[in-house]
Amino acid sequence: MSEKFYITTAIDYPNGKPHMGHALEKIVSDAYARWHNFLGYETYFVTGTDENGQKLIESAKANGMETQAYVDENSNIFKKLCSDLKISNNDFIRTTEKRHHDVCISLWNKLEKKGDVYFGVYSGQYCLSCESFYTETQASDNICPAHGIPLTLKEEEGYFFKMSAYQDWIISYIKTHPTFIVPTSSYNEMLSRLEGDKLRDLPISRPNENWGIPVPGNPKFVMYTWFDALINYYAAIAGTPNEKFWPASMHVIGKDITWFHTVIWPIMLHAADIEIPKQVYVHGMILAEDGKKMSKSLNNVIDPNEMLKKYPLDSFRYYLLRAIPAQNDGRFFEKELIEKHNAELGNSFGNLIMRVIKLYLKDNAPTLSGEGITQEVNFDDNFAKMKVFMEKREHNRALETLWEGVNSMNQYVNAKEPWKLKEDKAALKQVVYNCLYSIHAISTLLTAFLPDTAEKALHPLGVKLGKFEDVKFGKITYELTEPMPLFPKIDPPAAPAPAPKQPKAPKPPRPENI
RNA sequence: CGCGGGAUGGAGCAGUCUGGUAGCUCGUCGGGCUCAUAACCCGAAGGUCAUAGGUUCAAAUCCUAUUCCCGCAACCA
Repeated sequence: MSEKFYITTAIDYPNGKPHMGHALEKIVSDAYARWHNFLGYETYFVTGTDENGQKLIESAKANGMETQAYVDENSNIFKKLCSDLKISNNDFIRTTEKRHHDVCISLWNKLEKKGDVYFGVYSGQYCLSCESFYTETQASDNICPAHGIPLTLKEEEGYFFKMSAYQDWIISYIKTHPTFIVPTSSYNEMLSRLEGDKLRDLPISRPNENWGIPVPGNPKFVMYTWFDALINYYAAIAGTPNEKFWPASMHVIGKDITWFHTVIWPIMLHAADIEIPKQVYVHGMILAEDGKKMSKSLNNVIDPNEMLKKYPLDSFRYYLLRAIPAQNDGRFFEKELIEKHNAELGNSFGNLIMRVIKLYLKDNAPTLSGEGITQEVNFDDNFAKMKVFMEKREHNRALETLWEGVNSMNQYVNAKEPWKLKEDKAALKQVVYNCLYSIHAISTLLTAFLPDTAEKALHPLGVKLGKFEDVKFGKITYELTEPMPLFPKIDPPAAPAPAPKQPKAPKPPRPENI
């Protein structure tokens, strides 16, 4: 029996265009899903859309659409993003689906029966124009931040979740599970908040406006979006053969929703006697070049779809996985994306393939067996280090480790000077076979990160992508064919004051798999 | 004293947990090679690791204080 690995992304609020953070989250999750699959885990990967919010009613109205039609349309945009990014998700759950509703209702019933969901009165400061409540921190002066009018005290009936009863439990759970929240900074933050503040019971219902999941037995109310949204991770597999994947191995989320996933969600599950997910991995924010959060008002938003139009998918994936810190916020520099594409993907890796194969094909038969070849390079250490980094959720360093291998191979080629070995066929074969093996190993280790590249890099070697264990030195015979550039150069953005030069070479064709 | 993150050669970052020659990509300069996508390799210049104290034989790394930048403050990844 192979071990199981169940990974999820946060589900997206289908209220507008996907932004860079959505792309990052999906690509990072995809890398972990593919990595575990690569390692032999039985892997299940779910993403989806969070569609029950009251705000969606208004957004739909503003767009002159029925809520359902609006949500359908927007959910498809996110689905398309997944396929554009070659995300390997097994399922895409929408919280308007019946399977989701059913699980939410049964969970609600269970909690209500237990007394952890109860009916009560919520009172707070309310803005009549916004028609919503504000907390003290949001509006400390009791003035609506949006309308600038005084807030009024309002009481509203509704359902509550008895979270306050589980404060000690969640603290001790987190303390006894040091890798439950990654990275450490998030872990510490949640723990200190939990130890510093008293947990309050949470309002978990809203008046029913014919949108959302009706509260069982009281259709005047629907479940508050965040309450049902969290349940998607469980609902996606509950009651199906895939339920064997529970508890989730890894929830991938952005740091703004850490509290929900590391405090509220585990308490909900614990209260319902369901196993707690093994880990919540919190990725950082992608900031604009100026180090500020991307926002429409600052006009510094970069649209992932625009990037995909301009650059090959794998270059985009590589940049986000390699250059955005795995455990911290990172800035998005288009210039750096181009730089990484040209330098690390093209010059270091792509060119390694070209220089070795073209050299050999010049005046040798294309078949190259490993018989009698001595192994001079190996990637076992790189693989071992990569495993450790991935385990620590430092995928950027895993890739760094792999590129150390790439660089060492270019050094190897320079040191061996195979172009001087035209007469000594045995010596030439010795060097080239070691290089081919290295390309084979590196490409294989790239599977989880750049799936297309991994496959395409192996075409000129005449071998298929497989597991790392299958890349056996000496046992494989390579059938070489003429390689094509994997990463044609991308011109950096035009300099501010370009000197007039000779006409540039025509732009290299983009790889066809974008 | 609400919570948290950041400050490292020209640019962007790693290293800080587990003190001990400051590393990577790009850029600059010099050399080598010529198989290759004008690619590759070697070397050099350039950093008192935000500031001020402290601990230590030894601090980018641990402790204290300060300054500046940023995010969050409960449903925007």
